[in-house]
Amino acid sequence: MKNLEIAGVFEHLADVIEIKGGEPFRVNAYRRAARVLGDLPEDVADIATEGRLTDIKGIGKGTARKIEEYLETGDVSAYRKEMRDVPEGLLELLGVPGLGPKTIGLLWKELDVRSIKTLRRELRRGSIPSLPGMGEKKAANIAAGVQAYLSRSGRSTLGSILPPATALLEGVRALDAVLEADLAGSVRRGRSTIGDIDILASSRRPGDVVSRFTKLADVEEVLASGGTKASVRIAGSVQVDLRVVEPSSYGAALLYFTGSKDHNVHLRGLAQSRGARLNEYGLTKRDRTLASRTEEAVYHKLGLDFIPPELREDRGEVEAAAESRLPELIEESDIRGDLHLHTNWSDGLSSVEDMARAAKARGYAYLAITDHSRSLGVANGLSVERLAEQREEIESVRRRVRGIRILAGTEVDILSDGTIDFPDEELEKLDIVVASIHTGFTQSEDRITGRIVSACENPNVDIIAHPTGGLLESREPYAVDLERVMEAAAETGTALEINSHPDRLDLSDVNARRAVATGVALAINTDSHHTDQLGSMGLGVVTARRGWVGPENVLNTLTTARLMKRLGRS
DNA sequence: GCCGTTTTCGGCCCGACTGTTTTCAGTCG
Repeated sequence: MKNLEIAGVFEHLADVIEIKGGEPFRVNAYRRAARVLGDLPEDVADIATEGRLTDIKGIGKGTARKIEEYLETGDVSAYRKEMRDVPEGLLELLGVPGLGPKTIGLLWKELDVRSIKTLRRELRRGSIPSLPGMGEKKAANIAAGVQAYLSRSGRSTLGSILPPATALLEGVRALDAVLEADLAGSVRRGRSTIGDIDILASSRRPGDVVSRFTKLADVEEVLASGGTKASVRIAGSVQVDLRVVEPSSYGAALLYFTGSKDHNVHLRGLAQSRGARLNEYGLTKRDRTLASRTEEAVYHKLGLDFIPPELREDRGEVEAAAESRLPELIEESDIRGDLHLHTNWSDGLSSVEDMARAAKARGYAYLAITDHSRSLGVANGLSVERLAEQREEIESVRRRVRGIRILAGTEVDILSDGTIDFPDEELEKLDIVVASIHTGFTQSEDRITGRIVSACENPNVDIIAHPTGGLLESREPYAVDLERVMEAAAETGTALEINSHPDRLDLSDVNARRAVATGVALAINTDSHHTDQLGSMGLGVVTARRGWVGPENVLNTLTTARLMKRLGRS
């Protein structure tokens, strides 16, 4: 699937036009096209073949032609033409905080800056302050930006950012001038990776709140601080933005500060078409405020149903809200059990009994013990004999821990040659079988896809775990044709997992949405290796919500009886 | 370059903060 590749070309095209000082609306159009392509749940090549490219909002005739050109030749001549006189390294400079297209264009033309390297040269020479519109402070700012860029650690995972974000939110809520405060931005939308933490607060004395915020113990560096907002850096070099508004505009501000940017732009366009204006202070029409206190009121006055934060990505949610056809999203309370858990029989740290008691304490009706299979030596995978012994232990724990159904299962390896690590007669003895890939990551797309498809076709396999094998910010997924996998899963009734482990969140939001659209059932599991990790279920649920997933799409929302029936065991 | 329950041409989201300026441009979200 070339969607992301082509999106990258348009992103670069937008960058280069921007640096050259081209028409901003053209830049925007290419950026939008890039984003839309990146979010597309279908293979763009298929859409092109069917001549439906211009049906996609944001893709017009010009962009469609360029997409077709790329699919045919692997190149876009317009992009090549724009890049002819532009040094490649110049585009990278857009990643430097505080450095935008205008400044980059200026540095390029006046000082022949063409990369991070030549920029640092000019910073050392001290030639930047003498340029028009520049000064000592700007030069120092750029130098700091270059440092931050070179030492950047990429985005943080949602799971790693939630604890410090929540702690900081509590710190803000504890300030006496603060009336209300909430997390906003991509944290509130539940994106799997986070660039920075956004916090909104309401107060009648915004200036006080801002100045006290910048003095909180967690704050390591103040990047900017004004009368209503501040940016700081906390430990781990995570940036935190605080915005403070009057209580009367809290809803409009929360909406604005939650984003996404594209969602906001869409809403503002909608407001405009109704002769109104939307900003962080409210929805207004001819100086009259129509709504501002709550998000619900703003959506309502725009003629929309309330849109949950997880859906606010401009992926069709505004149109759906206008026609009252937003899906009813799954909630964590819908989850009745966890179907992928490890114990100290393989590479987990907790016992079967501890896991059962912890799951029961969470109010679950069932849990599945699914330790690794024999070939996964590094994880102390179970032999056929030990698997049988484990079933005996599970039987004895069932007698001690009542009120929760303990399923005996396995996370069986789909081996490199495509076979399943346990013979069918062993799998048949189990209540549930989770299958997954842990080896042969570098195989061709065709082979890996074939391995997973054949696992789906095994009638004993109930769930495919972490279907793409990716780790957020650290390991690319293996090459897999998810379209073929989803078709096989739909046909065979095999569920695909949304793995809630903080480093995985696999399937992703977009892929979960594709799965639902293809008629595939999902399972949201934690893959816990310790009782402490059962709580990451919330991350998987948020990811599912971002994928427009409802409770009816998820296996482990079923009652115990229905689940057992569905698994073909009773 | 894209788009259309006001439009096939004329629009295209909006405001805070900073630093360079004597009223604004650039950047960011």
